Amino acid sequence: MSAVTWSSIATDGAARTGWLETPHGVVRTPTFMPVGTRAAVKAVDSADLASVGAEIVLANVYHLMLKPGAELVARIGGLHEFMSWGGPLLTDSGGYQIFSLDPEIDEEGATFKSVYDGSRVHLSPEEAVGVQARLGPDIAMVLDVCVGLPAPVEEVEAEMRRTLRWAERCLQAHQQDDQGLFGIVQGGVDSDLRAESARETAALGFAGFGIGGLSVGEPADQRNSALEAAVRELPADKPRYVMGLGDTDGLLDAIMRGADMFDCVLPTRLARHGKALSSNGDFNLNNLRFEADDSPVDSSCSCHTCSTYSKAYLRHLIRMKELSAHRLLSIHNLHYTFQLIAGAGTAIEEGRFADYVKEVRITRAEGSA
RNA sequence: GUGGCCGUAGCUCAGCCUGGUAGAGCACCUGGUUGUGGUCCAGGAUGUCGCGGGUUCAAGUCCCGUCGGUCACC
Repeated sequence: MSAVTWSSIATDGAARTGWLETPHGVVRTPTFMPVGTRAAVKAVDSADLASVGAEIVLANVYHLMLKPGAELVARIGGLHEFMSWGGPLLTDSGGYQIFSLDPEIDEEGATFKSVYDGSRVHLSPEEAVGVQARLGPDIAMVLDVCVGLPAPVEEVEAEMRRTLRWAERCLQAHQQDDQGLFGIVQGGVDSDLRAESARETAALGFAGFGIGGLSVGEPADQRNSALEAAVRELPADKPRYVMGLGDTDGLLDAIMRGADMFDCVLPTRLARHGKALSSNGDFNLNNLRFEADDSPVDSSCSCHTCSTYSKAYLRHLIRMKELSAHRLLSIHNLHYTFQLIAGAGTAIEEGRFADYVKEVRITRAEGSA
């Protein structure tokens, strides 16, 4: 019996809703995981996360192994204790940093430059598993190689194969029976490579599957077909996690194709830059037209920010670079994202997911027109 | 009163010596950001060059006057 399991509640076409069971609690899927790279979701705290509807939070191996270090977190009692988050946690392995920080990669592992002092840091598949054993999240990810798109198909194929070899090594090294390990599907936007990667990764037998290497510059239709190709080869009774995806259209597209879990910096990063997500279409609160707008960011939103503050006030906070602007807009953007996802779950259960998607898109388009 | 310095974009200023399509930074107005470096990038709008006169083909720039600010000295 794996530490992490998933069971279906209902399906509607390819879309599905279910329960993800972890050592630290049960999560309703589809779900969104706010990104707390350094054991902190920027600008908000664990009480804020609970208030916006977060059930599972993400943190990052590469960043935490540098500061404060996995040993220190372990000594304090693990990541849950350290960050005072009692619910489920997932840690990303550092695979994305292989993509974004341009390290040297060989078959053994990757060598990065520390973002803190420039020193060389080594990370192998086994080390990534070891760090995650000490951090103690409910779900650990294998170390994968994510390729930026567009890229030559030879490169995409080579790194997909390397990811498979590394996945086997991660599985070998993984000893934690109180922690689920997820494999990661790669293969760019090539359907054959995606299918092969999914099939081979599934055959290794993980508790769940990340679908990585998407939302890295490819058009939406290519992303969607790559996702379909991967999902076709993945077991129906295991969770599917589309890594790094978090815009409204992308989430709906992916849920429609059978994805269960997501994470993305977008809601919180946009918040720090003054951009608001809204059921009536997203907008930039910096815009002059909100200078004297005394209405809330989203009149149909029940979050702390929308029930307390006006657009005019939030715009003022943003322009004055008040720190509270980051928190208040992050709370709203996260709440918006959870509302969207929860609405999708309910719609799937009631067998009206297609109508839900249509409704969300029409309301957003009309509002921004 | 005398002498020096200053007056150019909303702000701080460069350009003046050596005349040749008025500039920078910030601010302002937009857009971008997807397994996070609270950034960064891209685009845009903005002028009575204090005012008046003179020289010149041509003056923000040179000359004369004048107004305002500022400092020093009487």
